[in-house]
Amino acid sequence: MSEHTESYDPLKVSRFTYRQLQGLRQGSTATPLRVIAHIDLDAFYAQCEMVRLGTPRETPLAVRQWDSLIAINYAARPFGVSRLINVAEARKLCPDLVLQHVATFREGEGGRWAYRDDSFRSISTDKVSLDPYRAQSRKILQTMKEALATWGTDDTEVESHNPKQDLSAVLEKASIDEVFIDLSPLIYRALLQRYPELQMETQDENRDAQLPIPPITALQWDTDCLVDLDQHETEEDDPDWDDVVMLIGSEIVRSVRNAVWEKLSYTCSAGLGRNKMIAKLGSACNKPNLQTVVRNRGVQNFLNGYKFTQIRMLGGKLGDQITAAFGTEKVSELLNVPLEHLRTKLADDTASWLYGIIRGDDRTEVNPRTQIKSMLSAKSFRPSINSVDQAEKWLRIFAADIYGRLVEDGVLENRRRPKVITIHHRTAQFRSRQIPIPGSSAIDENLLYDLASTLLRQVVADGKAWPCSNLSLSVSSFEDGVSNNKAIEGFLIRGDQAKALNHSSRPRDTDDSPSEQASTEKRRKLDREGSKIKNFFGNSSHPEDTGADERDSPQEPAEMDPKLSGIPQFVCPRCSKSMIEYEKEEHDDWHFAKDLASQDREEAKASQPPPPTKSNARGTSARGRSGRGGGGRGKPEKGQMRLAFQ
DNA sequence: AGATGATAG
DNA sequence: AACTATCATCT
Repeated sequence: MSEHTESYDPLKVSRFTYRQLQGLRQGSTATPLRVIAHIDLDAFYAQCEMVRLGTPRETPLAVRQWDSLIAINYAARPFGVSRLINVAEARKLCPDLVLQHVATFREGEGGRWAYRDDSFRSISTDKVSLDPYRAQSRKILQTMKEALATWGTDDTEVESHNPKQDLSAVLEKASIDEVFIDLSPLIYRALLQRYPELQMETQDENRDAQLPIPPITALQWDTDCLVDLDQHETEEDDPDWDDVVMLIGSEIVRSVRNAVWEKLSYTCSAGLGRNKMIAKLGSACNKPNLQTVVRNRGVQNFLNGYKFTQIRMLGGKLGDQITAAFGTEKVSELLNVPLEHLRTKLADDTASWLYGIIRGDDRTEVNPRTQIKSMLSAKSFRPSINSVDQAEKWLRIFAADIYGRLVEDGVLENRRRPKVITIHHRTAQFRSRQIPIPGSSAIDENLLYDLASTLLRQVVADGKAWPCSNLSLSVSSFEDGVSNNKAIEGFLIRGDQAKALNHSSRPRDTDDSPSEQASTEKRRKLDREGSKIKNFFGNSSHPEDTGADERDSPQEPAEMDPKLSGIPQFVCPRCSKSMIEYEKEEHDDWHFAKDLASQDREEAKASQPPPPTKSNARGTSARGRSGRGGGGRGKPEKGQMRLAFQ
């Protein structure tokens, strides 16, 4: 441990090099200066209902699905309300608990979901809809993106050193309520602005030279929760750049979280670390509404406290096998097992991956993915169903559900369409059948239904279709039929589909909204972008007047104006970023620069072991019942104790 | 390409 | 306990 220095000593140098600094700009997954954030909405479904219903934060609230609870807000948790108990028990523990049932589709009600007073009694006619939550998720994601895009550009009149380079954060939607963000490019930009001495003088300077030491001796961590340092580290040591980047990262994340709160009234928790694994574990450390920073100097101490089964990919059978093979689930104990020993019990790939991961080494990329890859609509049948007739009723609902989501996710605009439709069906075992979706016709509800129905008949023809305890329909293999040069044709396709949407959907039916639907305000046409969102919920997410409404205004498809609809949209085939025509050239330049940079990256990356290959899990006692017998989380079945690796 | 599993939230 | 989603792996 070095002695505490009160003043900045310009003769000291950093542990880090110019090359490692450059890694930030180039998306290197190996640089120790990388900063990844994981942001997780607090009790997401519960917050959605709190926002929709306007209940105060102190009011305990739970979201119910039939007789179970699927989300419990933080106000309710001190009462002991948890996901493991049922509605009656929850009421007993917390008499003032607000219990809101999820929205549902109902048989024979036009394929529209709604919040219904009696849905908890209607498990046999209703199907859960998560659409309201998906809609909120999209808004939150959008807000985060905007916050990231404007961070550091509003207050200071900045001129970037390389105006062509767009240094923006990569954002990966990990689930409906979680995102990963690679903050490295943004932080790189901020570093150069704040510390001009970091700039390399000339091109041919030695990139492996060490950086100057940061001109600071103490960092202000504000409201962040800091993870304790490793054994041989001390807070008295002067910070190096890996500490500084975390500090900047935490500033950015704070501003993102603040934007989500200010604009949409959602709280979230965040973790910051040098990779996805660390960030993910970190975000769960201090909930709700706090952010946790894991500095490099604290990584091992941080991980030592965990069971490795809590690390991503180790929560299932692989984790069980490892536990069995080495007789421990503690990271701290597995740390004592040398790589060679790991190799004797695990496949080489898996062993190296595991060896690295428990030491905090994870070089998984943050995948710039926002778009959904498949959509599934499913229903479990309490008493099983026994006829094609019954099944087809549900297929109608599934088709309506999926079609609505296709529209809402802007599938029509982006001319993205699924290529495959699959039916899943469970009697004794699970079975599934899939067929291509003909590329010729526009996708509408009826087409989906007809295909589903065909599949169902195939399943039935295969025999042993009844009784059926679970049925679902999914679409997948989305292809983005994008091309900037076909804007006009694209428009025509859109137009057709928009009409199809208008006419083909099932009779817009009899009397309106089943029960308590929020008032309908149907204005607001083509302004989905930066509009102040006053009405968080309700209307804008209801299929009846939603997505479609916000975007394509299906009420008046004939009047669609290609210019107003922002037609000359170009979507980069490489990164799916959408932009308008004149931005394309600059964007291509950016890719070009990035490609050059990736050479560097390859060198650095060479040593990263691949993630565990699932060459295992096979071999022994094939399938068999799901063995739900033994309580506790999935303990390995007898037949599976043997490792398939060796 | 189609069917099935593993994992996770 | 549902219900979604994604990825990998076998055929």
